[in-house]
Amino acid sequence: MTAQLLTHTPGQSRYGKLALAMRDRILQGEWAPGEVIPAESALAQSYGVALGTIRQALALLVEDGVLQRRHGRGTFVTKGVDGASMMRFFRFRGVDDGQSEAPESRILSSRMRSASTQEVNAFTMVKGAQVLQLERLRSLGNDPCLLETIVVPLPLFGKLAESDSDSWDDLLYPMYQQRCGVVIQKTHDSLSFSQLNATQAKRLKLAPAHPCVLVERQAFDMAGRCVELRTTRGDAFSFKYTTQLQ
Amino acid sequence: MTAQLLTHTPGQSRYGKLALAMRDRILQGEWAPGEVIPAESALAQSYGVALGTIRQALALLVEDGVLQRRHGRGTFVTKGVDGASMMRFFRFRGVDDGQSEAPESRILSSRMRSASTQEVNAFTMVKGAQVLQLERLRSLGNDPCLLETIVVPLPLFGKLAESDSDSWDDLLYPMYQQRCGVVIQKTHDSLSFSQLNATQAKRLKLAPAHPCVLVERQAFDMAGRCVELRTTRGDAFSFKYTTQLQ
DNA sequence: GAGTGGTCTAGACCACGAC
DNA sequence: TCGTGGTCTAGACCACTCT
Repeated sequence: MTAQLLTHTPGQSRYGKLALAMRDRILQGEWAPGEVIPAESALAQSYGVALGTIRQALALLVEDGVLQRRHGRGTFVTKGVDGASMMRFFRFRGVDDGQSEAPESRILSSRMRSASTQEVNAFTMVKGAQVLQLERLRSLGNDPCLLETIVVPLPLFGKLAESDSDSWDDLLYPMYQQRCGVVIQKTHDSLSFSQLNATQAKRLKLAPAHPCVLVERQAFDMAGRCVELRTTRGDAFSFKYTTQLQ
Repeated sequence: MTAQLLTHTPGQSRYGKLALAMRDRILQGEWAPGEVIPAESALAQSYGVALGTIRQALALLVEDGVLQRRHGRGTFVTKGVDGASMMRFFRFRGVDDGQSEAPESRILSSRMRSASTQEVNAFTMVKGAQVLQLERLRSLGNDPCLLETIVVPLPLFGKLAESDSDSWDDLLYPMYQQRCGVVIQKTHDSLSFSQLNATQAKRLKLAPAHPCVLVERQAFDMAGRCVELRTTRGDAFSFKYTTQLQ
């Protein structure tokens, strides 16, 4: 394999191949999330390449978010995104006031059902496979602010379906990792505008047809598979998001 | 100066100082937007450093968006953002249908006035300085879709205040560069939701109090100075924005 | 073919963090 | 004090672009 990495292949750099090889070692679990990987010098020696080449390979994985480097300490496998908080799209009362920033979380319902066509495609499942669907309400103090519908594929998240939702953590992604071994690595969020229906409005303590922001998220694990679909609704007038170009 | 770059200064790498030095040459106009800069080897020789060190310095400026590298051709000073189109926040009819994607632009009004406190701060002007304020309507076909209020500081944009707005281009940023020598390098956009007032609604052919997206933009030149404040309003139901985390 | 940036090597020394 | 990543050097050769 090492020999393979050293042969010249047009259109593919050596450090590119090294990055893929090291990525595999992470996906295979040889290097686990949160752990250190061998030192640059050790990697260079074991792969039989120069230090600079290993550094370029590591740089790719760092840019990819798979690795993190800490001067004097070592190179670590990323633990995955924590909250990837939906709160970043909003500005609710109390958040900026330096008050308690931790939103509470309440599971309203939890049920198993057959996957829709969209879900079958997103999760690359077979037709008729099962998913777990959750309804969750997030609140700041006594004010409900976000209403979420969360769908995860079922063989993978079986541990969650079995357990009591009262024992769940407020942050789902770290819990996915602990209970199901799923590390959330990336998310894609699509934002649009809509209006609340009657039941949604009631849960958010707003009027029916109140304007809301709709966040449709796909969350991906380290292998790049989509492992969660989430729909979040919040008061449009609390929406605040900033972005910069270039 | 070159000697200065070679002395060891704790807390500042040599390539960092080189990057600042080269950035200055761009800001001073020695290397103009769109032009090639000297080859890596020439730079390394003239600064008296190794090739790898120059490459690290260039990498910083590339990451910063000031330079662009093209294999086999050379390293170029960025021309600046073109449209930085507000359309990226929306999904209007006709845009996805593969029809004409170029929105038309019409200046509704143009006037000079004293800067507000907010504008004085943003533009770092003296109190009572003058600004140019424009109202602009962007349309797709016959459908008005975005209403903009644009404010620029006046000594700098004097050429614009003098000329007839009928002769203006649809894209403002390239025109800023041609007529006023201002290159837009970065933008900060802040998104929120609001409702249209009567006159805004009339111009967008929507009902008063219709929900709208509010985009508040600050645009910066290559030196990092804020040189434009822009407020854009569009139909909330046409809002569509995607982002990814990690 | 000449000139550019891209890849790679094999060293050296520095700065940071933990023991 | 030791091991880590960060900086820097002085070369070599490859791949792309233009003429």
